[in-house]
Amino acid sequence: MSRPGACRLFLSATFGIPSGAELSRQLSELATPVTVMRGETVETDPAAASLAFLTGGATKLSALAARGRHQIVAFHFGGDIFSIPAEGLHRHVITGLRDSALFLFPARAFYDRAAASPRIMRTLLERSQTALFRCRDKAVNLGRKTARERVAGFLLGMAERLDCPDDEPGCIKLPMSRRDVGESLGLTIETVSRQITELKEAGIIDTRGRSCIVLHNLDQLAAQAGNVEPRDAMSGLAPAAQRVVMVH
Amino acid sequence: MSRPGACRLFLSATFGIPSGAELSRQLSELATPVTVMRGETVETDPAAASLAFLTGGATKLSALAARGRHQIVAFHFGGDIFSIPAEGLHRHVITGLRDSALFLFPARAFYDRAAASPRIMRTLLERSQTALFRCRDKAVNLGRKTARERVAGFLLGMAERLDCPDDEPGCIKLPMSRRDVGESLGLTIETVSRQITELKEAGIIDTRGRSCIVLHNLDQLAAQAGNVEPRDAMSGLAPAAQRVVMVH
DNA sequence: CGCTTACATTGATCTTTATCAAGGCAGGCC
DNA sequence: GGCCTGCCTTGATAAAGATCAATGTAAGCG
Repeated sequence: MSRPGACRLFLSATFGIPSGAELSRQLSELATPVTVMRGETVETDPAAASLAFLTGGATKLSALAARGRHQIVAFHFGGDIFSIPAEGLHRHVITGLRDSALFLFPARAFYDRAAASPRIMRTLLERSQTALFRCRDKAVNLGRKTARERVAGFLLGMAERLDCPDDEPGCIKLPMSRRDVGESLGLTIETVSRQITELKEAGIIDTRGRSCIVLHNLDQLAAQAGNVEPRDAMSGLAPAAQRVVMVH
Repeated sequence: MSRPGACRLFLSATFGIPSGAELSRQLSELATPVTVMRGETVETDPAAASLAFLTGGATKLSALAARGRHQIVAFHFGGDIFSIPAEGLHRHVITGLRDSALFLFPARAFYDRAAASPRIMRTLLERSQTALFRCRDKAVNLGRKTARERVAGFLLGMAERLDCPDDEPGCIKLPMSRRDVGESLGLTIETVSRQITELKEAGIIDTRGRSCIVLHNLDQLAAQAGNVEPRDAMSGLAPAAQRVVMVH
């Protein structure tokens, strides 16, 4: 199939617009198809935000700070739509965890044309909000959690997004290296490794080879993640909300 | 002026829809007006995401983790639109830094009705992206920056969003306490205080009373913030992008 | 105007995680 | 199948920031 054809198919599957529609043609005109091989890094136009549609594979989006420091800001898998910030405080680059294929769009132009379709705008808005909520959880993890909590939370999050391929229940195959996990969690590779070892010694997880992790007990793992406790347990605890405003 | 009238005026000013329009009426029907006094905390419906329009004042949005830990996820000032996540991994609450007024909407219903207006959807999408980009910068700060860098970056960011009221150039009046700064930066109040003292001793900033800070030298402050270095300096440095894909 | 109180600063010590340095092991390749 | 390379694990030490404790000070109020 031709590249533009593939793009229109993806647009159709994601937004539900017929791939023969004029809008589909207009949008696919803006697409730059890119393949990113495993380990290969790609940078988009630094002057303007880009929109990326990942059709297949897995990628990481990282931000670069001074002194060569990297912070992975998000992982993406096939079907994901995500935006890449224009040059702000940090440069952002995309790197393939596996061989991946994506379409890149200039965000502004895409929005200009997509504005005609409430359905597309709605989808984009919802995906953007999901990314924002994920990023806020990440901020809590990075700002307030211990190494143990971060690693446990990471494994739980990946278990949700990745499906365990074989018959073994609770087994996930991490597509990223320990280094990537560390760069996502604001930890060093050594600290990640030590935490995994300790979780293994506690019988909560197990490892199969280098990249497979078996989650024996999701409840115990969640208890290690340090997320907020159930509502009623909070009542007398923190100086939380003095008032609950029910919207709707 | 009546409350619904105020809401429609705000909708008009923000989205450019005439305040007499039917859509304006429909949207303002969904609004719950709330005033949050300084220090008062409000929680929205935990079952669904909310949309907040801050008409005046200043608020913080914080996430709660286990063991009473708080992470401030964003500060908001008059005119800001922001969304409050539904119950996910962490509870989110709004607290007034000053006496503040806002309108709360059930996000889903708001989007359903706003979908009719490309202009509103476009604005919402853009604000959401801005929030996301800010949050990503925050993630880099929390995950990869030293205390010094975080504090310097915070002051720069606030200098951009706050206007210095009096004639003194570079003077900003922080509406939040040291505790809030710490909870935003993932640091303790003591560490924040020490960093401010050191920046003061270096002659880069000065303090006027408890809440006013004079930024003498923005360049020096930016140098302390550890953001990404200028493009050309990077060329031989990090294993950054091997390929630059120019979109558009 | 002085008292009061909450907030901010400063100092001493401790904990966590980073850093530095060796090994060990899995998986790819000849 | 054995070698080889790169990734992972483990150990020892160091540094950054947290914690604990005390003092200082700005701003609000009687």
